[in-house]
Amino acid sequence: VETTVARTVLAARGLRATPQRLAVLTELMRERGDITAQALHERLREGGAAMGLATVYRTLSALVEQGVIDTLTHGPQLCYRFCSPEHHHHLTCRVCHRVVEILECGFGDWAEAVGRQHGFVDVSHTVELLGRCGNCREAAD
Amino acid sequence: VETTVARTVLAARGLRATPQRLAVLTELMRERGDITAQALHERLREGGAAMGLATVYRTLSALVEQGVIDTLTHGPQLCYRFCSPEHHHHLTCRVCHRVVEILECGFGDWAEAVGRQHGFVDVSHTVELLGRCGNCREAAD
DNA sequence: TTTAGTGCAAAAGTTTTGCATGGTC
DNA sequence: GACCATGCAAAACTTTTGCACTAAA
Repeated sequence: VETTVARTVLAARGLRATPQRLAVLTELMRERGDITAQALHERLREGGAAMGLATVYRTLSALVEQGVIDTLTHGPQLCYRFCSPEHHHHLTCRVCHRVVEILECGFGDWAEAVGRQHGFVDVSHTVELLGRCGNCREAAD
Repeated sequence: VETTVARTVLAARGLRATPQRLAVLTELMRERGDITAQALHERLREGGAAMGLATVYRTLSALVEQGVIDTLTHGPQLCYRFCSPEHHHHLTCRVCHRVVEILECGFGDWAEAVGRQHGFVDVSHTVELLGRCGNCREAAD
């Protein structure tokens, strides 16, 4: 099963492979969109995995800290997503929350230059694209 | 005083000019960075303006809805800022939270194209730049 | 067998809401 | 005078923490 991959990821970051963490991580790897901590917890419980909400939060924090997952922040509450470790941006569907990773990025130099013009250094950038995906376009009234 | 400007802005959006709303708006116009609802409330009370926290929240919601202020979302909690009504991006100092509006933007076409490649339509984009501003660079250890 | 992780329940925070009162247009 | 906005307090949520217990390595 794909639990093996999750196990490897955890081991590589020095995190113990508990059933709860494996459940969180495999669910995030399966998910095509982003998801809140609460929704993830609910889904895992419905799927039969017994785990406390606090554990979900603690696991997500650990995974973010290790760079295994990203946090997305369009709506009012924080969402999480398993992403590639490389620099990338997100294209998210407004309707169904499906996320596509965009690896193409030519903004680094622009960001540096704009920052310099205003006396800023160490300028990092994030780009969020929001649209309506193919499925949701067709599903419209 | 500059209250006049605030009064005009409120009138233009069909919002009644109460003392509380004028206080919120003038404070936001004065602020060089972004600020949370709680911090704004505290500052207004310290400044002698008597107002409830709920009113601050309600006023901020109304102003966001009318496009008078922007919400920024880097940290864990939502921040607000009085911004120009035109399309722009934000360059924020990691340390002191000073914000510079960046009106220059050449991403519209790129965003559309990237969206189209993945079957998305109506693609909007936001760019957030985070860096360290001149003052905070010098203030470093 | 040592150390880290989990569950539960309580706590800490933030934001929203109901309702009587007061102010704006 | 009609209607909107405010204050207060309670409620609804989200996230964090303390502590005894359990499990991974």
